[in-house]
Amino acid sequence: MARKNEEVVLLVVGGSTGFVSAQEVYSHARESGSPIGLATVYRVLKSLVDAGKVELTFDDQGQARYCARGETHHHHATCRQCGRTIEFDDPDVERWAGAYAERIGFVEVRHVIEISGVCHTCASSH
Amino acid sequence: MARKNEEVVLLVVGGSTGFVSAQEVYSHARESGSPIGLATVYRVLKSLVDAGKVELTFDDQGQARYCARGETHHHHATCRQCGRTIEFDDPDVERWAGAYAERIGFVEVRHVIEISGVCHTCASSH
DNA sequence: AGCGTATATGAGAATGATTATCATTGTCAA
DNA sequence: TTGACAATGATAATCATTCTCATATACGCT
Ligand SMILES: [Zn+2]
Ligand SMILES: [Zn+2]
Ligand SMILES: [Zn+2]
Ligand SMILES: [Zn+2]
Repeated sequence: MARKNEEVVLLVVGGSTGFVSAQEVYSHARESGSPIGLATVYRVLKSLVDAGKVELTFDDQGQARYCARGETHHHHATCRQCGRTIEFDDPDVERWAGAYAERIGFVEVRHVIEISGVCHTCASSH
Repeated sequence: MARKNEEVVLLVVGGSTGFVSAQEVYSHARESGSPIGLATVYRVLKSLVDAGKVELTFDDQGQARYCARGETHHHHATCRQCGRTIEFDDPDVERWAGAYAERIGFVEVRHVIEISGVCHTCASSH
Protein backbone atom coordinates (compact mmCIF):
# COMPACT_ATOMS: atom_id res chain seq x y z
CA MET A 1 0.00 0.00 0.00
CA ALA A 2 1.15 3.50 -0.77
CA ARG A 3 2.27 5.79 1.97
CA LYS A 4 -0.46 7.68 3.80
CA ASN A 5 -0.89 11.28 2.82
CA GLU A 6 -0.36 12.63 6.31
CA GLU A 7 2.89 10.73 6.47
CA VAL A 8 3.99 12.13 3.11
CA VAL A 9 3.25 15.72 4.13
CA LEU A 10 4.99 15.33 7.48
CA LEU A 11 8.05 13.90 5.75
CA VAL A 12 8.24 16.84 3.37
CA VAL A 13 7.65 19.49 6.02
CA GLY A 14 9.94 17.85 8.53
CA GLY A 15 12.62 17.27 5.93
CA SER A 16 12.92 20.93 5.06
CA THR A 17 15.30 23.17 6.89
CA GLY A 18 13.00 26.18 7.25
CA PHE A 19 9.43 27.08 6.50
CA VAL A 20 7.81 25.79 3.30
CA SER A 21 4.72 26.90 1.39
CA ALA A 22 1.81 24.60 0.61
CA GLN A 23 2.75 24.67 -3.06
CA GLU A 24 6.27 23.56 -2.19
CA VAL A 25 4.92 20.72 -0.07
CA TYR A 26 2.77 19.69 -3.01
CA SER A 27 5.66 19.81 -5.50
CA HIS A 28 8.05 17.90 -3.28
CA ALA A 29 5.44 15.28 -2.44
CA ARG A 30 4.69 14.71 -6.11
CA GLU A 31 8.38 14.59 -6.97
CA SER A 32 8.79 11.90 -4.36
CA GLY A 33 6.21 9.78 -6.18
CA SER A 34 3.07 10.46 -4.19
CA PRO A 35 -0.13 11.03 -6.24
CA ILE A 36 -1.42 13.47 -3.62
CA GLY A 37 -3.57 16.38 -4.78
CA LEU A 38 -3.16 19.99 -3.83
CA ALA A 39 -6.47 20.06 -2.00
CA THR A 40 -5.36 17.18 0.18
CA VAL A 41 -2.09 18.94 0.91
CA TYR A 42 -4.06 21.87 2.28
CA ARG A 43 -6.44 19.59 4.15
CA VAL A 44 -3.64 17.61 5.78
CA LEU A 45 -1.64 20.74 6.61
CA LYS A 46 -4.70 22.22 8.29
CA SER A 47 -5.29 19.14 10.39
CA LEU A 48 -1.59 18.97 11.31
CA VAL A 49 -1.67 22.60 12.39
CA ASP A 50 -4.82 21.96 14.42
CA ALA A 51 -3.13 18.96 15.99
CA GLY A 52 -0.13 21.10 16.90
CA LYS A 53 2.31 19.02 14.87
CA VAL A 54 3.02 21.77 12.36
CA GLU A 55 3.48 25.49 12.82
CA LEU A 56 1.92 28.08 10.54
CA THR A 57 3.19 31.56 9.85
CA PHE A 58 2.77 34.07 7.06
CA ASP A 59 5.57 35.61 5.09
CA ASP A 60 6.00 39.24 4.05
CA GLN A 61 3.40 38.83 1.32
CA GLY A 62 0.89 37.10 3.55
CA GLN A 63 1.54 33.67 2.12
CA ALA A 64 1.15 30.72 4.48
CA ARG A 65 4.30 28.85 5.36
CA TYR A 66 4.60 25.69 7.42
CA CYS A 67 7.31 24.11 9.53
CA ALA A 68 7.44 21.00 11.65
CA ARG A 69 7.04 21.77 15.30
CA GLY A 70 9.63 20.25 17.55
CA GLU A 71 12.57 21.75 15.81
CA THR A 72 14.25 23.72 18.50
CA HIS A 73 12.74 27.11 19.12
CA HIS A 74 15.15 29.91 18.33
CA HIS A 75 15.47 33.48 17.10
CA HIS A 76 17.90 35.35 14.89
CA ALA A 77 20.34 38.21 15.22
CA THR A 78 21.26 39.40 11.76
CA CYS A 79 23.96 41.81 10.58
CA ARG A 80 22.38 44.31 8.22
CA GLN A 81 25.67 44.74 6.34
CA CYS A 82 27.10 41.29 5.78
CA GLY A 83 23.97 39.25 6.48
CA ARG A 84 25.68 37.05 9.05
CA THR A 85 23.09 35.46 11.28
CA ILE A 86 23.37 34.19 14.79
CA GLU A 87 20.72 31.81 16.03
CA PHE A 88 19.89 32.04 19.67
CA ASP A 89 17.45 30.78 22.24
CA ASP A 90 17.74 32.89 25.32
CA PRO A 91 15.83 31.61 28.35
CA ASP A 92 15.56 35.14 29.76
CA VAL A 93 13.55 36.49 26.87
CA GLU A 94 11.45 33.34 26.60
CA ARG A 95 10.58 33.71 30.26
CA TRP A 96 9.78 37.35 29.75
CA ALA A 97 7.50 36.63 26.76
CA GLY A 98 5.56 33.99 28.64
CA ALA A 99 5.18 36.11 31.73
CA TYR A 100 4.07 39.14 29.75
CA ALA A 101 1.43 37.16 27.85
CA GLU A 102 0.08 35.79 31.08
CA ARG A 103 -0.03 39.25 32.61
CA ILE A 104 -2.29 40.57 29.84
CA GLY A 105 -4.43 37.43 29.75
CA PHE A 106 -3.55 36.13 26.31
CA VAL A 107 -3.61 32.44 25.46
CA GLU A 108 -2.16 30.48 22.55
CA VAL A 109 0.68 32.94 22.59
CA ARG A 110 3.37 33.22 19.95
CA HIS A 111 6.15 35.71 19.70
CA VAL A 112 8.42 37.14 17.06
CA ILE A 113 11.76 38.39 18.30
CA GLU A 114 14.34 39.49 15.78
CA ILE A 115 17.51 41.44 16.41
CA SER A 116 19.36 43.31 13.69
CA GLY A 117 22.43 45.47 13.81
CA VAL A 118 25.96 45.76 12.53
CA CYS A 119 28.30 43.02 13.64
CA HIS A 120 31.66 43.62 15.21
CA THR A 121 33.54 42.71 12.04
CA CYS A 122 31.57 45.11 9.85
CA ALA A 123 31.65 47.87 12.48
CA SER A 124 35.43 47.79 12.83
CA SER A 125 36.17 47.90 9.12
CA HIS A 126 35.45 50.83 6.87
CA MET B 1 -10.33 71.24 -1.91
CA ALA B 2 -11.04 67.77 -0.73
CA ARG B 3 -8.78 66.09 1.74
CA LYS B 4 -5.77 64.29 0.33
CA ASN B 5 -6.05 60.54 0.13
CA GLU B 6 -3.00 59.89 2.23
CA GLU B 7 -4.46 62.12 4.92
CA VAL B 8 -7.78 60.27 4.76
CA VAL B 9 -6.13 56.87 5.10
CA LEU B 10 -3.91 58.04 7.95
CA LEU B 11 -6.93 59.43 9.75
CA VAL B 12 -8.81 56.16 9.47
CA VAL B 13 -5.86 53.99 10.45
CA GLY B 14 -4.80 56.29 13.24
CA GLY B 15 -8.35 56.63 14.51
CA SER B 16 -8.78 52.92 15.04
CA THR B 17 -7.82 51.25 18.28
CA GLY B 18 -6.16 48.17 16.82
CA PHE B 19 -5.18 46.84 13.43
CA VAL B 20 -7.59 47.35 10.54
CA SER B 21 -7.89 45.62 7.19
CA ALA B 22 -7.65 47.42 3.86
CA GLN B 23 -11.35 46.83 3.26
CA GLU B 24 -12.16 48.44 6.60
CA VAL B 25 -10.02 51.43 5.75
CA TYR B 26 -11.88 51.69 2.45
CA SER B 27 -15.32 51.44 4.05
CA HIS B 28 -14.57 53.96 6.78
CA ALA B 29 -13.01 56.39 4.33
CA ARG B 30 -16.05 56.23 2.05
CA GLU B 31 -18.40 56.58 5.01
CA SER B 32 -16.54 59.71 5.97
CA GLY B 33 -17.29 61.19 2.56
CA SER B 34 -14.10 60.54 0.66
CA PRO B 35 -14.49 59.31 -2.94
CA ILE B 36 -11.34 57.23 -2.62
CA GLY B 37 -11.13 53.94 -4.51
CA LEU B 38 -10.07 50.61 -3.14
CA ALA B 39 -6.99 50.51 -5.37
CA THR B 40 -5.81 53.81 -3.97
CA VAL B 41 -6.36 52.56 -0.44
CA TYR B 42 -3.97 49.71 -1.16
CA ARG B 43 -1.51 52.02 -2.88
CA VAL B 44 -1.49 54.57 -0.09
CA LEU B 45 -1.23 51.90 2.58
CA LYS B 46 1.76 50.41 0.79
CA SER B 47 3.52 53.75 0.55
CA LEU B 48 2.76 54.50 4.19
CA VAL B 49 4.20 51.14 5.21
CA ASP B 50 7.29 51.79 3.09
CA ALA B 51 7.62 55.20 4.72
CA GLY B 52 7.42 53.61 8.15
CA LYS B 53 4.30 55.52 9.14
CA VAL B 54 2.08 52.46 9.23
CA GLU B 55 2.75 48.97 10.44
CA LEU B 56 1.67 45.86 8.58
CA THR B 57 0.92 42.44 10.01
CA PHE B 58 -1.10 39.44 8.92
CA ASP B 59 -3.91 37.82 10.86
CA ASP B 60 -4.66 34.11 11.28
CA GLN B 61 -6.06 33.85 7.78
CA GLY B 62 -3.16 35.67 6.19
CA GLN B 63 -5.14 38.87 5.72
CA ALA B 64 -3.16 42.10 5.83
CA ARG B 65 -3.89 44.42 8.75
CA TYR B 66 -2.57 47.90 9.31
CA CYS B 67 -1.97 50.12 12.29
CA ALA B 68 -0.54 53.60 12.71
CA ARG B 69 2.98 53.68 14.08
CA GLY B 70 3.35 56.08 16.95
CA GLU B 71 6.25 58.35 17.70
CA THR B 72 7.51 56.60 20.78
CA HIS B 73 9.20 53.25 20.70
CA HIS B 74 6.84 50.46 21.57
CA HIS B 75 5.75 46.94 20.70
CA HIS B 76 2.44 45.23 20.19
CA ALA B 77 0.49 42.39 21.65
CA THR B 78 -2.23 41.55 19.15
CA CYS B 79 -5.25 39.28 19.39
CA ARG B 80 -5.23 37.07 16.34
CA GLN B 81 -9.02 36.77 16.41
CA CYS B 82 -10.39 40.25 16.99
CA GLY B 83 -7.30 42.30 16.12
CA ARG B 84 -7.35 44.19 19.41
CA THR B 85 -3.90 45.53 20.07
CA ILE B 86 -2.10 46.44 23.25
CA GLU B 87 0.88 48.71 22.91
CA PHE B 88 3.63 48.23 25.39
CA ASP B 89 7.12 49.36 26.16
CA ASP B 90 8.49 47.05 28.75
CA PRO B 91 11.81 48.13 30.26
CA ASP B 92 12.70 44.51 31.02
CA VAL B 93 12.67 43.40 27.42
CA GLU B 94 14.37 46.58 26.25
CA ARG B 95 17.13 45.98 28.74
CA TRP B 96 17.39 42.39 27.60
CA ALA B 97 17.63 43.42 23.93
CA GLY B 98 20.36 45.95 24.65
CA ALA B 99 22.34 43.55 26.81
CA TYR B 100 22.05 40.76 24.30
CA ALA B 101 23.21 42.97 21.43
CA GLU B 102 26.18 44.08 23.47
CA ARG B 103 27.05 40.51 24.35
CA ILE B 104 27.29 39.51 20.68
CA GLY B 105 29.07 42.73 19.74
CA PHE B 106 26.41 44.29 17.54
CA VAL B 107 26.03 48.05 17.17
CA GLU B 108 23.25 50.18 15.69
CA VAL B 109 20.86 47.60 16.99
CA ARG B 110 17.20 47.40 16.17
CA HIS B 111 14.74 44.81 17.30
CA VAL B 112 11.36 43.46 16.36
CA ILE B 113 9.34 42.07 19.22
CA GLU B 114 5.75 41.10 18.59
CA ILE B 115 3.43 39.12 20.78
CA SER B 116 0.31 37.50 19.37
CA GLY B 117 -2.31 35.34 20.97
CA VAL B 118 -5.99 35.13 21.72
CA CYS B 119 -7.26 37.75 24.11
CA HIS B 120 -9.31 36.96 27.17
CA THR B 121 -12.53 38.18 25.57
CA CYS B 122 -12.15 36.03 22.47
CA ALA B 123 -10.95 33.02 24.43
CA SER B 124 -13.99 33.04 26.68
CA SER B 125 -16.60 33.49 23.95
CA HIS B 126 -17.64 31.19 21.13
C1' DA C 1 -16.81 -13.13 -0.99
C1' DG C 2 -20.78 -9.76 -1.26
C1' DC C 3 -23.18 -5.73 0.22
C1' DG C 4 -23.92 -1.03 2.57
C1' DT C 5 -22.34 2.86 4.55
C1' DA C 6 -19.04 6.25 5.97
C1' DT C 7 -14.86 8.52 5.12
C1' DA C 8 -10.92 10.07 2.23
C1' DT C 9 -9.26 11.63 -2.06
C1' DG C 10 -8.18 14.49 -6.15
C1' DA C 11 -9.55 17.28 -10.23
C1' DG C 12 -11.35 21.17 -11.20
C1' DA C 13 -14.39 25.18 -10.11
C1' DA C 14 -15.19 28.98 -7.00
C1' DT C 15 -13.70 32.40 -3.75
C1' DG C 16 -11.67 36.45 -2.24
C1' DA C 17 -7.83 39.48 -1.05
C1' DT C 18 -4.46 41.78 -3.48
C1' DT C 19 -2.28 43.65 -7.72
C1' DA C 20 -2.00 45.24 -12.50
C1' DT C 21 -4.03 47.77 -16.19
C1' DC C 22 -5.63 51.75 -18.33
C1' DA C 23 -8.36 55.63 -19.52
C1' DT C 24 -9.20 59.82 -17.17
C1' DT C 25 -8.16 63.64 -14.18
C1' DG C 26 -5.30 66.74 -11.39
C1' DT C 27 -0.77 69.35 -10.98
C1' DC C 28 2.35 72.67 -12.15
C1' DA C 29 6.06 74.87 -14.42
C1' DA C 30 7.06 77.17 -18.72
C1' DT D 1 -3.03 77.78 -22.14
C1' DT D 2 -0.25 73.89 -23.00
C1' DG D 3 2.15 69.86 -22.47
C1' DA D 4 4.54 66.55 -19.57
C1' DC D 5 3.79 63.72 -15.93
C1' DA D 6 2.02 61.90 -11.65
C1' DA D 7 -2.25 60.46 -9.20
C1' DT D 8 -6.69 58.36 -9.23
C1' DG D 9 -10.51 54.98 -9.53
C1' DA D 10 -13.08 51.45 -12.07
C1' DT D 11 -12.36 47.22 -13.58
C1' DA D 12 -9.89 43.10 -14.96
C1' DA D 13 -6.38 39.83 -13.80
C1' DT D 14 -3.75 37.08 -10.48
C1' DC D 15 -3.05 33.58 -7.43
C1' DA D 16 -3.18 31.23 -2.90
C1' DT D 17 -6.67 28.96 -0.68
C1' DT D 18 -11.18 26.73 -0.15
C1' DC D 19 -15.25 24.37 -1.92
C1' DT D 20 -17.72 20.86 -4.69
C1' DC D 21 -18.62 16.56 -6.12
C1' DA D 22 -17.92 12.24 -8.40
C1' DT D 23 -15.13 8.46 -7.38
C1' DA D 24 -12.27 5.45 -4.65
C1' DT D 25 -11.20 3.32 -0.46
C1' DA D 26 -11.89 1.39 4.27
C1' DC D 27 -14.54 -1.07 7.41
C1' DG D 28 -18.32 -3.69 9.57
C1' DC D 29 -21.54 -7.24 8.93
C1' DT D 30 -23.57 -11.49 6.86
ZN1 LIG E 1 28.45 42.12 9.45
ZN1 LIG F 1 11.19 32.58 21.59
ZN1 LIG G 1 -9.64 39.12 20.79
ZN1 LIG H 1 11.77 47.72 21.93
